[in-house]
Amino acid sequence: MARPKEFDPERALAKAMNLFWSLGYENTSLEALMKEMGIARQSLYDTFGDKRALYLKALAYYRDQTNGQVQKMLNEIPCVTEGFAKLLFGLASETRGQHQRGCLLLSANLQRDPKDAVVRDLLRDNQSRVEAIFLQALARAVKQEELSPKDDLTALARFFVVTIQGMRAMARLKSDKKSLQQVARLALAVFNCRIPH
Amino acid sequence: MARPKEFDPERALAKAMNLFWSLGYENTSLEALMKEMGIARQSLYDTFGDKRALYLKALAYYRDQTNGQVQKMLNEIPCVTEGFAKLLFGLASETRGQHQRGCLLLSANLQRDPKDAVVRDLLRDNQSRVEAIFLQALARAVKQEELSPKDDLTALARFFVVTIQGMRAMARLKSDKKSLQQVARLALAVFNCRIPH
DNA sequence: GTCATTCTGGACTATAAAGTCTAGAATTAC
DNA sequence: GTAATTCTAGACTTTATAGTCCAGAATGAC
Repeated sequence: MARPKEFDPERALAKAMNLFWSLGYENTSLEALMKEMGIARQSLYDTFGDKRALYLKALAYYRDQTNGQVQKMLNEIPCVTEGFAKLLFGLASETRGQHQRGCLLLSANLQRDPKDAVVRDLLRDNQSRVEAIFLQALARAVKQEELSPKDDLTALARFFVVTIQGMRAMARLKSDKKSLQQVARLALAVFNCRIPH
Repeated sequence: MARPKEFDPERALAKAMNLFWSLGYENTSLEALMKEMGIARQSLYDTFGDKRALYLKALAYYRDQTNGQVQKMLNEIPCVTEGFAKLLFGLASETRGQHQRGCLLLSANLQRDPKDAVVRDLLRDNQSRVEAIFLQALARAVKQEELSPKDDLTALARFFVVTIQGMRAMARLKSDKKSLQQVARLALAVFNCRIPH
């Protein structure tokens, strides 16, 4: 070993992630990344590879961070349906400042070249993970008799994935807290009614 | 007047729109646009201005086309709630081939520079229009006693906007018809239950 | 025919951005 | 001190692509 790194790669990655999140891949220049991350060009290339590699690392980091938080919250909260409520109303409150950025992975999906299989696979994998987290929570809800065993948990999990994506997209356009709360309230109504076939 | 245009500007615009829709703004090169639209560089610049102007025209065209279709369908169908069902299940079926492109305006929102006020305003305006169309349909639903006068129509309209955006985002990632149908079915359940406060 | 306009096709320019390279200073282990 | 590594700072190259320009042919109104 010789001279150690002077910056924390994880913090730098988090900074990069935030910039990609705010601006999108194309609108984020290396110049801006260097400035935001507080490191020079060379360090960036040495540590993370090229811009695309950094972007992929940022996507993975985002995925792990957000999924970790959600999973933790859903595991710890006693009432599962309340957990989902917290999730959705949380989204509705995250409207100020930084948070009207939608979802980094959602953006990544929509701005990616359709032929870009690497990003596509990362995103699909993420969707599976989120669905799995939701499914696990919903299974506990059945066990705790919050939900009926007759409910289609897979469908519910997917419904929430879709709702969250939609809310985040809307939040990026119009950070109107009240509208988002209304939407959250309606979405949560799926817990309280029989689903028609 | 001298020599008239040999191509139909609207058809050309539709072609351009489709390409932007599939690839996104940044991934769509002038080269590709010229080829897809079937016209030469000069004609393109003469008729539409620069790339960005063409893009904005494409966004507006998309908005008018899709909103027109939706409004027409919702006006013509006797049962309004059935109209919404048709809308959502329609999205679920549009998974093959061309249609796994999500929503052009949604993509535009997520890939735009946050400082880009022109696109932002166009998108906000569109959201208002869609909400208005939905609201109008829902008002008719109340008049026809499909819905109760106590229902919060504005909230319902927004809920469907969000759901549709979410479904389209999901469709772009994973064109799984069955999943989308499940989501549609759950979303439509909001018509059949009292909403908690 | 003349004039105005549009067409094609390609050459050309301008620009922005990614990525590479260089040189020298700083830091740590030995 | 020496060797290994990382740092900064900036010059440089490369590449992609948007945008401009030009020449000549085609078309239609008059």
